[in-house]
Parts: sequence; structure tokens; C-alpha cells
Amino acid sequence: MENIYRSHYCGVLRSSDVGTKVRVAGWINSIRNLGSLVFITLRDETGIVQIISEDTELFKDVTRESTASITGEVRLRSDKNPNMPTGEIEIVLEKMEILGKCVNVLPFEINRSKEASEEARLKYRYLDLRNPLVHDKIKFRVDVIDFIRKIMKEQGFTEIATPIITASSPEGARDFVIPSRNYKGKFYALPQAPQIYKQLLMVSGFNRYFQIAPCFRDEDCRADRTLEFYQLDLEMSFATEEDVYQVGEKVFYDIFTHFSNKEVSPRPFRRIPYREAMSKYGSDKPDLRNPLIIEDISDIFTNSEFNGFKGKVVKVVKTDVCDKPNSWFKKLEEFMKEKGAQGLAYLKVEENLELKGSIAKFLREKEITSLKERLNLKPGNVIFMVADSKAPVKEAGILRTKLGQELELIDNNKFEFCIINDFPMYEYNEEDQKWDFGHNPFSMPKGGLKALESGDIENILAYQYDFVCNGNEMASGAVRNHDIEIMKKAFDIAGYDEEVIKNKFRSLYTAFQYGAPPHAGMAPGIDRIVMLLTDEENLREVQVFPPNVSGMDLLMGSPNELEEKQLRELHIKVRD
RNA sequence: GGUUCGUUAGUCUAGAGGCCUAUGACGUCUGCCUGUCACGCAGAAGACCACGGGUUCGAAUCCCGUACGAACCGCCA
Repeated sequence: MENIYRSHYCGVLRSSDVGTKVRVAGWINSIRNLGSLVFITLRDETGIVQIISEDTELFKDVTRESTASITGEVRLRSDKNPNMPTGEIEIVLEKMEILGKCVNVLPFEINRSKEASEEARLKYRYLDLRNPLVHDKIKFRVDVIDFIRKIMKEQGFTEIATPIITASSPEGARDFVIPSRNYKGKFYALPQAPQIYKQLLMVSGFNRYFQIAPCFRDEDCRADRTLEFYQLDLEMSFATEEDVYQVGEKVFYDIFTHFSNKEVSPRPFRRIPYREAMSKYGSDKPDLRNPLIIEDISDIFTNSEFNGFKGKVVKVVKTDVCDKPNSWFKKLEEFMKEKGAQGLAYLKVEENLELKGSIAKFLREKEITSLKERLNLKPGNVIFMVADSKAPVKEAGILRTKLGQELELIDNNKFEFCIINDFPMYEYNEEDQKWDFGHNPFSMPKGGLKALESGDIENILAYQYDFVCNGNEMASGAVRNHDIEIMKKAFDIAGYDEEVIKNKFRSLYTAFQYGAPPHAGMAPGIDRIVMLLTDEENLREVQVFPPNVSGMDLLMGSPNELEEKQLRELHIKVRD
């Protein structure tokens, strides 16, 4: 690596290099001028090294964050710095060449860039990325991706890149579209995911496919959602649900044990049917670190005198101890109302097993006895209840999560994985008075054609599954429907005739008529994985040049307007 | 599209109707300093307190609107 700029990297020099003449190159991290002695530190990707010179004149016009190549001899320091990996040595400056001068006042201090506004950081992302704390997150991400490639290849997967310029797909999110120059009025689109391509690859005989795939969705962003993100897209032919689980379990388990010291749930991960997840945790992405469980106690109150509960669906969360002031309970009730709950009832269990709390006076002896038995109540327990005429499933889930956080029941040193499966194939759309696909129209219904013809649409389950970790959806997958007859019936239930399949999904529809293998796959979100491993709440911390939450790239200035000439070529007229 | 919170020197920040001709830190500039390492010391410059309107004798501070930013809801199968 030795060249005109450098012979060694800054961060690797040690006392064993004493006496060596070295040339280092990097950014001037600090200048400490002591009058007739000057210390500077030089930073490259490997670390920081101190350089000393008595020629203070030389530094008259040198600014921090300029790039420089510095030649000198390594010597032992008289005062060592144990906080620096290179703290035993310093370089005695013989020659310095400024390579790229930093002529502007910095918009923020490099080593404290994380404290600056996100706006400034994104606008000067290249400076933000000089901060080792920020820089290392990106390097870490790259390491994770390298590791993924390695374990996928070890498992016999073939990495294949599929087209970025493709066709708009009718299902799911809004597409980013690309106007066609040669075909007036027609558009390409960026893929929301390589879904169709990977299924076609299965028909093509590629046994196991994977790709670190960019996915594009023209939807509003969030802290953990942005316009483009990466998935480990994978698909396997002649494979069952269980085959995919095993690959997914290996991928997640290996990544999380390799890149983190936190405790990772052992394989196999817990499999929780969707319905069970909804009733016990009030969510299809439960945080299993939270020990609280939701129970349904509607039956106790069927004929209650308390109108808030009478004939309603009542969900309860029991906590062991909850010695909080009344104001805390009030705040919690306010919080729950904001989240759409009718109210929040709570009962504390006294030493003598008497129940005290907001609704105690409305309860009859029989109800109290049933509660105590059903919930096995002990002194100190507090139970929280939400009720509504329509099952307050979501509200109970929010309550469970909130209680887990407030009572500090969540162990931050764990990665708790589970697989949520048996998602319903259809869900009823109240607005349109029809059945919609619950997740993915290409999933295989459990029970195949028979199940679809049973007429019990609500209870048709799909070979559809999510990998969940600490309350985050980490991957989504399915056994695909590769049978045209089943597909026709599946679309028929959702109100689409065969023509729709033919037109909108022509490629798959046709390909499946030439001998399709049963296949299944999934797609773990890479950004999400890196976020969890780095304890970051914001996806923009783990993407290298992210747009802001409004979908604008402050650095590149996108989206921007096109020249009139470009618009004309694309047959586009911008309306006012 | 909606809700909430926010916007004060290059950066971060104090500020709760008159103590504000706006605080502190970092950075910048000038000078001093031979062992610093978050160098130190002395000094200087730098803010139409996001913008527009209102309330008030008086507004960075209260109200309304606009712009911008963030979190969330919708949306994201």
C-alpha cells in the first residue's frame, strides 16, 4: 500500500514501530499549539495518531479537517496516553504536505456530529460520516452484509441480481415510476421487492436464490421506514414452510450471536399462530421480553351490573407489583384513551385479598371471586382492564407494551425471536363489504383448494409467516401458491376473475403453466437488523446517504425539477 | 391528508410579559504559552430570537396564520 501519500495507517502504529520513518495521510483532527511546540492529531479510517513539531510557523494557515500527508520518525512519547490505541508513540514531523485544505468553518464539530440537527447532518453527510461513531455504523452494516453473503452461500444459495428497472405492480405500496422516452405514455417502475422475479427464478430451476435486494416504495417515511431499503431476499424450490424457518432461524441466530453480546433466543424459535399472538399479546409482532400476558375475561361480566363491562369484550393484564401513585394511574388512563380505548379500569389486590380501585364498587361478590380464581390474584397484584363492544385487541396490546415499559419489565440485554405463522388468508373489508387478501395474494392457503371451497373464508389460513424480534417485524415470508387452479379460486374469493390474474400477473400466470416447483421464501429487512444490533431507533443512522423523513435528499437536492427538454423527451407535462 | 411537539450566532443551548442592548459551551479570529491530548490563559467578532399579523404601555416570551423540521396516525399486502 505504500505510495507517495503514505507508508502506514495512522491507527496501527505502536511502540514496536519506534525508530521507523513513516508517512501517514489523513484528516487533521486537532491542532494544539503550545507556542514553540505544536501537537496535531491525524485521523484516517484506522484511527488517530499524534504528530509533534517545533516548527509552529508551518501551522500558521493549517486548518482542522484539511487532508495532509505527513512524514516523520516514530518515537516513544514521554507522556503516554492510555486512552489512545496509538498513545505510546508519536511521529516527529519532518515534512508536511497539505493535500486538500478545509477552507470553510465546519457546520458542526466532527466528533460531536450526532448532537447536531439531523438537517445539518444530512446536508453535510460526508462530514457526519467522518465522525468515527457514525462511520463505524456504516462499516458495521457492511460487515453484517458480508456475513450474510457468507452464510447464505454456505447453505447453497445462489446470489442473483434482478432488474431494478421493471414494471409497476398493482398490489401493495405505491411504486416509484420511471417515464419511458421511447414509449409515449408508458412507464417503468422500481421494484417494491423482487417478488415476481424470484418466483420466476424458481420456475427457471434455480434451486436456492438470494439477493441483498434494494426495495423502493413511494410511501411516507418514518423513523424506521424510508423510500429505499435493503432486504435479504431469499427463495427455495421444493421447500416447505419448515425448510424456510430453519434457514431463517440460522440466519438470524448466527447474525445476532456473531454481532452482539446480548442473549439470543435459542433455536428453534417459538412458533406462535397469528390468532394466539393477537389474543395473548395484542399484536402480530409481540415483544416476548415483556412477560405480561393478556387474558380475556369477558365471560365473567356477561351479566354484570357494571355497564362498562356488561356484555362487552373485556381484556385484562395482570402485573405482580405496581406501587405507583394515583397520578400515574390517571396518566396511564389518559394515554389509553388517546390510543382509542374507551377507558382503563384497574384493581389493586390488598393484603386481605380485597380489591380496590376505580371500578371496585361496581363489582358483585361473584365477579370478584371469579376474578381472583381465574387470575390467581395475590396481594400486591394490580390488574388493568380495557373493554369495548368490539374486542379491544389492539388496545390491550398497547396496554401490555406500555405497562412493560413503565414497570421496567423489559430486559434490554436480550434478543427474543419468534415466528408468527398461520396468518389469515383473507380479512374482511368493512368499507367495501368484501374479502381482501390479508397479506400476500401469492401465498398458498392451508388446505389448498378444499379450504378455499369450504366457504368458511374467515378461517382460511395461509402459509404466511413473520419473523419477529423484540417487537419488531424482521422478516416476512410465505409458501407460494404455484398452482393455477388454487390461484384462480383464491383471487375469485377476493373478487377478481381470471382475467385480472392474466393481465396483472401475466408472467407468473403463464410461467406456472410450464411446470412450477412448490416454493417458499422470505425476506429479512437488513436495515432493521442493523438497527437492532446497533441499538439505533432511527433507520437513517444505518443508511449511508438517507433522505430526510419528508423524502428529500438535502445533499443531492432530490427530488428536483427537470429541464424542459428532458420533460419533452419523456412526453411529460407538469400540471400546476 | 391529520395530530402533537419544535424553530434563539457556524453548532448545541439558557430564556416562563419589563431584569434581554439575549446566557453559557464548542467553533472562528487576534495575542501569549516547550509535553499537550476535551491543552491552558487573555481578548475580539458573530443572533433583524424562522416569517407575517395580532394582544399589550411593553413580546424571544402570549394568541393566530405561514414556512420549515421531527415524532406519530393514515399509508406502508
